[in-house]
Amino acid sequence: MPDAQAKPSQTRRERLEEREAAIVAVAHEEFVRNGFEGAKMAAIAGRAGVAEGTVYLYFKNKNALLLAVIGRFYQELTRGAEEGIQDLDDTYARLKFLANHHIERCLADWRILELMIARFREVSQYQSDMPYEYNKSYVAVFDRVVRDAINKGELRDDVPHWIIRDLFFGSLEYAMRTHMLKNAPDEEVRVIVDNVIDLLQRGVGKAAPGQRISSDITPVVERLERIADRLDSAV
Amino acid sequence: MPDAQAKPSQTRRERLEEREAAIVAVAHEEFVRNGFEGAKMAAIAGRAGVAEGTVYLYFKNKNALLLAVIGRFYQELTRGAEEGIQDLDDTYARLKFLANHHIERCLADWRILELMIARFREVSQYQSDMPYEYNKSYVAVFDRVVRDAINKGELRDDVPHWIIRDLFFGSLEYAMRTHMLKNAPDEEVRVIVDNVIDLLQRGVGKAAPGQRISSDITPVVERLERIADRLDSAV
DNA sequence: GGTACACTATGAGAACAACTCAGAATAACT
DNA sequence: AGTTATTCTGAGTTGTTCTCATAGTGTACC
Repeated sequence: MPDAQAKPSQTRRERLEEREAAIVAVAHEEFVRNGFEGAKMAAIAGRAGVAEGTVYLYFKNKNALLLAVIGRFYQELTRGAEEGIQDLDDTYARLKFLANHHIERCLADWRILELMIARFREVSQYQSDMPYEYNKSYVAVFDRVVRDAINKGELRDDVPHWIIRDLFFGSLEYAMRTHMLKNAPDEEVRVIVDNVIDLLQRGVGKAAPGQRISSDITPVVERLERIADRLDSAV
Repeated sequence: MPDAQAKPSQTRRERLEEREAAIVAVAHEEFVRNGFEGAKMAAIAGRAGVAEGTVYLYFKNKNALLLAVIGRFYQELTRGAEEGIQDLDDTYARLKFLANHHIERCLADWRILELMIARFREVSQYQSDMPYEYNKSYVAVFDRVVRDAINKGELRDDVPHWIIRDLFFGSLEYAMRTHMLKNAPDEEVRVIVDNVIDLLQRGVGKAAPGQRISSDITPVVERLERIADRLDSAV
């Protein structure tokens, strides 16, 4: 029973790709429903209409199958981010879009994200795994926005790039987890985005000259203190 | 061969606890060396000097064993945090200590932290697992510091508590991962802490009314005024 | 001091799931 | 139609967690 309805107008390669896509799609569902260990290869094969051994012709092992699912997720995520910022000029509008897009996509596929975090974040093997590459191209979108902003003088250039990046994505990830734990309504996403962007702006945003803040006044304070010292000892 | 050298002055309960501790200690090493799946129950039992079945008298399953290891880690982490802030009054000194302590402990037991992230962060079952409780008491230390700071008017009260918390721990976790990936030297921890605290200060720090900044100018002004008074009365 | 009893330990093997592989089926090409 | 290359199959192998019937050990009571 070869099944797979060899549709007339299909080349062999097309059939293979269709089958691969079918397996990935079923795997996605099973992983979401049952987690990594709970998803059985037998069930995936069965629901995809192939024998168990066949799955192993397409994917080396269960891990590789999960990787394929995650790869699909990342591709959409990156594409969405790139397209979204194209129409935006303002730095904070861009960052806001990225935060919003990130949260929405991640919450929509939350279970997959959890699986990625669970299985592909060990530092020791991270760099050799494919999610590292996926993540690199995704993060590159954010990095470009930040670099532009620094060049335009809108963000401080005395904070290491990677700190800004970790601040952004770290805060968002934790906020997302809190959001899920609280089972909060979708509207709350705006609260998260607004707050994180606001904090980013206050934290690494550079005030326009003439309205200088924080670090710029410190020397003045120190100078006043030296003056006070002299007056103190004089009087 | 009952072994376990029934030392004369040991009550039965003591021997059990010692044995449990031995199993946990070996498990810790094995998990660190080989990861969760790589650590075999047979190896753990063997190295702890008990039969495989015996381990299951002390821990329901492999998961519970990892949980015990993580529990030990969290207890030390929480204790260290609580003791550390006792001697500190200043809000930012406290936060700085907490950040530093968090990073140092987590980096020291990084592999265990990874395993916790990998296996006990699924939102769906998180609340029923013990790490949730551990984490709750740990985070409570931070929360108290923040609440105090808000009451003292040193932090803004218009940012939700949980956002501040997620900002803090999220940024730190991501920065730690970057740190590990870069294989950065220990000194870099200071860079992380300084930057994150600085960003927190700028982001949620409250400037005294009429003054948008964080480094406080008021004391100097008051001091100068007192000097001016003395000069006035002297002349 | 001996005997009953509850507690603790053991390790062979049951259960289970990922993965393999020799052989069957199918498509492609001549 | 025949030949070859490709794809598929599923019963079986392997490896690991966890169980459980049996055996051992310390404690308490007579």
